[in-house]
Amino acid sequence: MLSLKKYLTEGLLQFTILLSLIGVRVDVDTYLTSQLPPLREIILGPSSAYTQTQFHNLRNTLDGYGIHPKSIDLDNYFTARRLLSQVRALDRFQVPTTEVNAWLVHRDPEGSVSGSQPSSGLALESSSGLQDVTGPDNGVRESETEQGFSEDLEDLGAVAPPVSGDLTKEDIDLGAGREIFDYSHRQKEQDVDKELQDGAEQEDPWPGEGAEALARNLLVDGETGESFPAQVPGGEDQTALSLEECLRLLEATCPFGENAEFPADISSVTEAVPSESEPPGLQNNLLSPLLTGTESPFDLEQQWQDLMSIMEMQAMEVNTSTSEILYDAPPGDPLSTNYSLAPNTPINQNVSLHQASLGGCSQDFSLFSPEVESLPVAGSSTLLPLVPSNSTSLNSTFGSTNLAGLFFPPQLNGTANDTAGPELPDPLGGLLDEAMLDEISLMDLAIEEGFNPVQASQLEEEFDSDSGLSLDSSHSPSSLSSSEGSSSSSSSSSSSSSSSSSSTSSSASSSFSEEGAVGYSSDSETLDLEEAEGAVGYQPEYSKFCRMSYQDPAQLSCLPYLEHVGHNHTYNMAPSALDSADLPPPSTLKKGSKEKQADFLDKQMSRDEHRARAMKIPFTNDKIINLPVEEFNELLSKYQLSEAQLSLIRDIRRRGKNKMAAQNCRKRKLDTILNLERDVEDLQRDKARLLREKVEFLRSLRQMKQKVQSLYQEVFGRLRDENGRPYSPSQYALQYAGDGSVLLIPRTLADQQARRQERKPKDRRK
DNA sequence: GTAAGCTGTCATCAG
DNA sequence: GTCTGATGACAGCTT
Repeated sequence: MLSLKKYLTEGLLQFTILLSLIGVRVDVDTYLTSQLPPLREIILGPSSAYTQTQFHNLRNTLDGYGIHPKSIDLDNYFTARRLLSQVRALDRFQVPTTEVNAWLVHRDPEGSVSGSQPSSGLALESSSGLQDVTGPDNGVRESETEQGFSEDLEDLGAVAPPVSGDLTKEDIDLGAGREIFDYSHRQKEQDVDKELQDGAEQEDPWPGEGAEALARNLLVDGETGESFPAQVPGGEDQTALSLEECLRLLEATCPFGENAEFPADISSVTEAVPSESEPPGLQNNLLSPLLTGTESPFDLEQQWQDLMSIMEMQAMEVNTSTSEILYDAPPGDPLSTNYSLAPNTPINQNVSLHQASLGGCSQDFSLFSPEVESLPVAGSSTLLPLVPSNSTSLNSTFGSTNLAGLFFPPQLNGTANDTAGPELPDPLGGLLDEAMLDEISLMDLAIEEGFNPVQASQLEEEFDSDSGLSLDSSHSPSSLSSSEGSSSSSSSSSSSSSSSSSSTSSSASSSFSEEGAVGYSSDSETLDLEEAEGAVGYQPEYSKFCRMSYQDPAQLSCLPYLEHVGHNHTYNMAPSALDSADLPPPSTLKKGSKEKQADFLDKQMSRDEHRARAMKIPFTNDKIINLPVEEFNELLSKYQLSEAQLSLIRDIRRRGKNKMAAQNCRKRKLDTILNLERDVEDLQRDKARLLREKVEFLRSLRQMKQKVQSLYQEVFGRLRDENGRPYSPSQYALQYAGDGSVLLIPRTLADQQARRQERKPKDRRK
């Protein structure tokens, strides 16, 4: 039965660790950081608010350690850290909305605005916006110039020509069908998105115009001509700030120094990325052959669960305000509630509109902002709910943010287009969504900067080396000290005198300081001179919660309030049983703290101590308890003791041994819990680190993909048939051969090959 | 007055 | 068989 209980007790803890490892939310931190005193106190000990003074151990506190879980100073420390983090968080949110303004450019119909207005570097939306996007001052422009398309692109009018069967070079380069540029076509998408828009547009500062003009007003600054989103007060600004905050945090987290190259890459992507609204043919020709965008829902869910576990873990250490803003979402939707912005926020609406027309561009257009160019996913994360309304919540959440979706949004969205172009297996198919992973990075950043109770315990570890899962207390410092104390006690014990009348306040104090190590009844027998020789055995140093380092009596003497502290476990002792003769007169109590301590310690005599006195046991309880068996028997043989005395002595020894054993047992139990908690924390930290690394790899992979995509577009765009006309992307596609060569093959053939390659990974998964 | 925590003690088991 | 340590359970005490 006992083994079963032990098994259950330890099993629960181990099960907790396992659950945390497999991603199931088992957040010890939740209980540690939340206001749940029971478990927190089990593990970390009672908070200062709940802490009960160690009345049994006067010297239990302020033993020299800087921060103790029970210390009030620790609370102050946490408070200071929390406030500091909040202040920092406030500073982070003081972000201009420049980038966000650019997000709304795409809503401008016909691109009239972006074409005429000074480019903000983000006028991606308009039909010519793809070219306008890369303003002269933008690194993207440089990349386009390098590709030799910039001039042609700039020549595009603000209003896209109607759709024609023939694709122009610009169309190919843009990577989007002309339908995208058709206002009527995009107007439909806007209508859909308008449903998502709430009072943001209703609060349009330029009312009175038509819906179209309204949209323009939302996008164009009347003074500067710069495209910008409607400045709606209230939560919209907050959302915008939260978006930028997210971007900045991600930027800080991003380990890549890719800023220099990214704009160029992005420009390529902008050209290449197709839109959902594109006709299949146009879309296909722009689809990277490397990307399939097929991602099984199972993997997504699995990854989502992983993220849930880790993000929840980290979220608890993140500034609350930050998390609230980052994941501000209306209740009810589990996904959106936790990991996406509110769909009805203006930014989302705008972005959604943008994405509806140029989904691919929207994924990364945030990169055009110098401040956030290294943080593309952050922007994409905000696009989670922005996928066209015909997408499911889950699909929109994942699809729009998925890297594969960046190139192949249709396949991940409800508007998936079966006529996707030449595709290669998406190497990211089984990987986590980048948006979410970046959020992980964000959270990791917070967790790294933050401070949590576990870290506090780790601080303690620096002072308390008694760690590890080992239950062998004999290896602990305390045990060492105990053994040392025991040996010294046995060797130095001289049985100097009876403890009855020799106990004075000074002697008690001296013994108090000399012993240091604490053993059985050390708190109650210090009155005896011979007991001052060294209480031995167990050193009740509850490493984490109940440190009982009494080596510094000065500290105790400096803590007069401790005089009134103390359990009285002399349960069965009548007041008269206490040796009043040992007690100094009340008047002497005022002479000094030492005397007071002595008086207090007199009262702390244990029951067995009083019994021993009553039975006139000629040696101390310390000896009775701590002497080795041989010495103990030898000691007994030296005296003529009655049977009652012998029985009492044996009882004292037994109880004393058991008392120390119980203390050791409890100490081990607490240490075990602490170590398990520490292990869980370490494992969670490792998990978070691995996920961060995964995010980094994904970023790197995406960069490579973008480069490949850019090259693909460039090569394909330069191809000419025998008549000097460019090949239609709907009819031809480039295929990478195994030997590194690139072949121009019919689209149908490329599609077939792509499907074959797409099936292979699926089969492998099965 | 009650709940919770701490400590001592007992009983029991195992080495 | 004895001793010792470990541990669950309980009681007493204090806050």
